[in-house]
Amino acid sequence: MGHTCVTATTSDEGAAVPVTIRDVARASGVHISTVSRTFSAPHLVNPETRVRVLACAEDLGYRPNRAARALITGRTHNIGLIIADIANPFFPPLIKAAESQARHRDYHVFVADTNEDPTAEEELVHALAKQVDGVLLCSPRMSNSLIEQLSREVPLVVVNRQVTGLPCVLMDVGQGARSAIEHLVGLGHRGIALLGGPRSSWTNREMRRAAGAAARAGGAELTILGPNAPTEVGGSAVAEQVRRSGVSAVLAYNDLMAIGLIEGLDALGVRVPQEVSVVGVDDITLSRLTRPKLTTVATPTGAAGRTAVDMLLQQDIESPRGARGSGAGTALGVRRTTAQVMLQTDLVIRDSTGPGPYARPARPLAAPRGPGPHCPADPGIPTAATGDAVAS
Amino acid sequence: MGHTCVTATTSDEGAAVPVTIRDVARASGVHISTVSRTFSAPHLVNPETRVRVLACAEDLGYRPNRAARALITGRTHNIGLIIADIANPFFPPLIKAAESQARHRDYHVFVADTNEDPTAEEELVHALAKQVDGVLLCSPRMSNSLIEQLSREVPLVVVNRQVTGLPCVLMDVGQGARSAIEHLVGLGHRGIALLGGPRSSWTNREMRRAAGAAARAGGAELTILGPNAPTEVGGSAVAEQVRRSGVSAVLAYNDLMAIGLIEGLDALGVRVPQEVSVVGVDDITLSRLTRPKLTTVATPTGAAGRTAVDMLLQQDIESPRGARGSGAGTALGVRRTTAQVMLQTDLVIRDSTGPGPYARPARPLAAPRGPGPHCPADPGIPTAATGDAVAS
DNA sequence: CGTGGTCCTGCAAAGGTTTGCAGTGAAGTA
DNA sequence: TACTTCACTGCAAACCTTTGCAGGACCACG
Repeated sequence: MGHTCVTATTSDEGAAVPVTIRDVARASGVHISTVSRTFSAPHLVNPETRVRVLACAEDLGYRPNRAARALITGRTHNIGLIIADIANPFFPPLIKAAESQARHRDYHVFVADTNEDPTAEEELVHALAKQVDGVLLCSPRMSNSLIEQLSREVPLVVVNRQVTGLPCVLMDVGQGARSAIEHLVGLGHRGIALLGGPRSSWTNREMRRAAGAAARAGGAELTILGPNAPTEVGGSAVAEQVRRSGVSAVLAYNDLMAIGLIEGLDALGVRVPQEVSVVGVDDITLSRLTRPKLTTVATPTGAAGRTAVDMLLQQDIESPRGARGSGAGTALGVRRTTAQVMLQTDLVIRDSTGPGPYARPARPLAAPRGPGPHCPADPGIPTAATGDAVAS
Repeated sequence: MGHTCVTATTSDEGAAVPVTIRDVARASGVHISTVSRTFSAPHLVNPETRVRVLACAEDLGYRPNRAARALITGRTHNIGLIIADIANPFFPPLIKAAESQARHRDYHVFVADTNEDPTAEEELVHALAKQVDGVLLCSPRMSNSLIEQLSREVPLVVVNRQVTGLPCVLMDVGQGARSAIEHLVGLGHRGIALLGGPRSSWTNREMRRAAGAAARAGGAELTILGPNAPTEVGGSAVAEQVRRSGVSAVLAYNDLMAIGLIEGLDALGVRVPQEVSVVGVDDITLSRLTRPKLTTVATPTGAAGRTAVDMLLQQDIESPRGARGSGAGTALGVRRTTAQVMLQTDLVIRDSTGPGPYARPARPLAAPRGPGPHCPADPGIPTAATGDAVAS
């Protein structure tokens, strides 16, 4: 990690003269309010004046100070996006989808990474609170009660966590886990391990619940290993434990762990899927690139990002904070409609799962291929604010 | 992607009473300035008063409005981080390093993704300008002149691009490319292709230059293929072209492309490294997980993030924008010291490179293993602001 | 010529905070 | 006692913008 300083110079150009609305007003010989209107309500100002002001602004390189504007309008046109671990490939598609959706509504997205640290999460919400119009909390690690408390400070939408009273975007990992277990049982596995993720993860709890039930129903025994760090090293670290446990199949909390586990098993000389089958969750792009290609539960990450932004903007537009008529203010009587949306998941069968010890030898390849067993019809996209529950 | 709306309720709690410094002042029976001081200069207020104010603030759930504070102090304690493509695993380590470094200095980092779009880059700089104290521009795709122009709006540090007059953090990809080519030549390859990256990438130009020179010096012929998208699909898309070109080795713009290429070649029945050797650049974690494991030029991503933050904060602290004594202001006469730091790279040899057609059969395994041929001693970390060029 | 209307612009307050300056009371000193 | 010093607190301006209100110019109509 050596490094070399190539050049170092000192210069005095470019030290940012902050040009304000007042400078533009002076330059174009009008009042500041006219300048302001030129930008925020152009139809209210004489076309002639407008072009003059615009020219001066251009000349001086004027840019409205968004912080000052936000102070008075109460809207920043920014969205905060708090992410547990930006290095997890699960998130980028979500981030990109959220960004593109936000851009269409003329919003910018600021992403912050918490390193799976609940304290950092809380601090970031505070830091973002007054600089954004709302925050998307993705896979939070803090407590529900803290989330509820923070939601009084800034509009919140929660992704991958169920918090009553708050708008949530959830992925049906319960169904995903069920499909995965059923797939494994169908392949002839009876001893199955579940590699748990972070203790405070909603997804983790949901998976345990559903996987346990599915295993019981299928006559298999489910061993729970964990909690673990939801990363490759978290996965490879339990390889030895998996081998000792004697199971023939594993469902991992996410793809990263699954891939790490496969690596770890490989190092121990355990072959996948011949000796142990492995299923992940998320269907990150990486899952198609490793060998063997990973069987996994695909989660609709992009849709989650889009939906979350929609929900945030919807609730946000209804109740602009910092309403002009202050005093006792709009506090009471503002009704907020909070919807919870559940997104479906799909089992994607690739090469990391194979027949288990109880497979019927006649047709070992008759295992269900293609999308998972449960594929209810798409009920269409209900707008989050309608308030009507859509059955399916 | 079907989804289901589980619940939808409306409630009236929690609609955020914005509690201001004035409320706290009223509650604790002091002037707002005292409340302000309680937070920003505690030693100036009577301990008794202080605890009372703090208690009231706690009670009411008061949080200083950072936007308002920034308006007057001119400092937000935020750093913007603009990234070409957040889905590229090259960036997360950089982001994390920048974040942790920033956190130590009591700064927050807001990340924004541009999707490799120069227009989005510019817009984001504007959007961030007044909400952060400085911006890290990582692998920018816009023109140098535009970058210089934007740097008058907000302090900028550029990563992976050389812009005269601006602080830059560079990785010595030139040396990396040279090492890679020498490695390939040493293995007996004489027909080598370079998979180019984005046209406007500084790294790309640097690699072409250095790789060309190294190939000439080694008596090999370098074919340039590109530009291409710096992603897996960008890499797999040129697999056919690579095969037709008849080269026996390829140096790719980055690991993602290298991995994609290997995938693509695999699909065409071309084996790596038996028929074609492939080298990437970046050493993303993924490179260790694919089969074959990727030979690649490791770039010091974390160090880059840390260094960039240091340089930004250093230049930033010297000249706090929005200085109180306004008027004609501090504009002229402020000297800014701009350093350019070059970080070294290392060739990491793994399994995607092997002997080429001109290999001496006697000792095909005598190829240089371990760190690349050029490893100058680490000159230590020069502080970016010393202004003294450090030779090496 | 008076009235009403439209269009444009200026005035000033507001938003939440920081901070230089001045004022208060008490303690310390001569 | 009178004067200085000190610790603390209040006052008000400032940061940059938006926006309700009102005033002025101009036109058309009766």
